[in-house]
Amino acid sequence: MNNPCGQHQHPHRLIQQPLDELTDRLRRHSRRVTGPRQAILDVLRRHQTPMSNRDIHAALGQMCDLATVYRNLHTLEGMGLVRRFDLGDGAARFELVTPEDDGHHHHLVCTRCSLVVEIDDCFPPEFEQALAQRHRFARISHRLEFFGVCSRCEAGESRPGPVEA
Amino acid sequence: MNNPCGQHQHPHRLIQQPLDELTDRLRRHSRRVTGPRQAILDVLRRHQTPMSNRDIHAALGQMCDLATVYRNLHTLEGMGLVRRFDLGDGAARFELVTPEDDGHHHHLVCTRCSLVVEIDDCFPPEFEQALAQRHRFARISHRLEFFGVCSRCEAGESRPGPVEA
DNA sequence: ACATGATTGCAAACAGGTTGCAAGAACCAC
DNA sequence: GTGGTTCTTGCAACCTGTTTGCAATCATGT
Ligand SMILES: [Mn+2]
Ligand SMILES: [Mn+2]
Ligand SMILES: [Zn+2]
Ligand SMILES: [Zn+2]
Repeated sequence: MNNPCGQHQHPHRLIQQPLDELTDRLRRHSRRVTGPRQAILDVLRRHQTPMSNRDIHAALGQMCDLATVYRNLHTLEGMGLVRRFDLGDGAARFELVTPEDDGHHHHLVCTRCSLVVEIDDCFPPEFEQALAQRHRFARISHRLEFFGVCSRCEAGESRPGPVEA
Repeated sequence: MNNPCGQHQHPHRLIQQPLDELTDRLRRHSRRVTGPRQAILDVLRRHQTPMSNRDIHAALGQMCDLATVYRNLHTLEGMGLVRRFDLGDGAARFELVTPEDDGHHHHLVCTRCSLVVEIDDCFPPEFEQALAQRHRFARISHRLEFFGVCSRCEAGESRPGPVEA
């Protein structure tokens, strides 16, 4: 296994982008800088693990309707400002993405307490290329998530709700 | 990348288990051999790619209620007769599993026509082990699916419905 | 300040999936 | 075979995550 991003060794998502930079990106895409949008971006930039629409809406505290959160994340995803992840429970999760980085990475999820650990490693791109060639697929990509039981849960103290394996 | 199952080189899922063997497995788990169950198992054994509840129900043709399909797939999964897969669209898919094999494998999905290709390769288990140790997770496993555009779709003739990337 | 179109709140609609309940089988024992 | 016990099924209601139509509101360029 290697690190797919040769540019830098540190985890991308720990870099906290300034809010202004984010709203600038909105303007550049001729999107309006509204209260909900700033708030959503602000919530996302201070979280390092992916958040669900519900998570974000809760963190916003009655700032806007849940539908607005859904709509905005969809918009932000289309603009490449956030990336969508699927951690196996039915809900989509989102993480902020920096302009230099496409945000491709993986997660290790505790199936008992839903703790999420960020994983930067990935298998070498050659493998994916080989698959693509062998099956004549173009524009190939992948989704990879790990599941297990975190040390705290394994030790006994399960807490919140579980997730599927 | 290697083949995780050193036992045999051929794709597991191409082996078509006899229906009697499957119903025997039901009996051994003290489950009743009902019409819907036999029909579901029979549909699954003649498909090599994962099927959704809806797929199965459709293939059954008014043999039983959709809720019955859901309930049975859940039961069969609990018994280890089928394995659940998540191909990124909102619907769960299932494949028959042989007694010797846990059915762990991956898929390559066309994001345009939803064509599914079975993939037997996987990364070496050492990588997963290392992750587990590094983050002190127990009972670690993973889910990995590939996405791309199949040659036919790339050539132009898109057909049915798309899937997310 | 105004005009205009993007954005929002709200409620209704969807989609996959689950569940309570009464009727209908399997299966086991006679 | 007959009968009973227990598991299954059909049906409809329900649940959760997500989308959408529509009228009201607001951000932005002039
Ligand atoms: Mn992440
Ligand atoms: Mn498969
Ligand atoms: Zn945990
Ligand atoms: Zn295709």
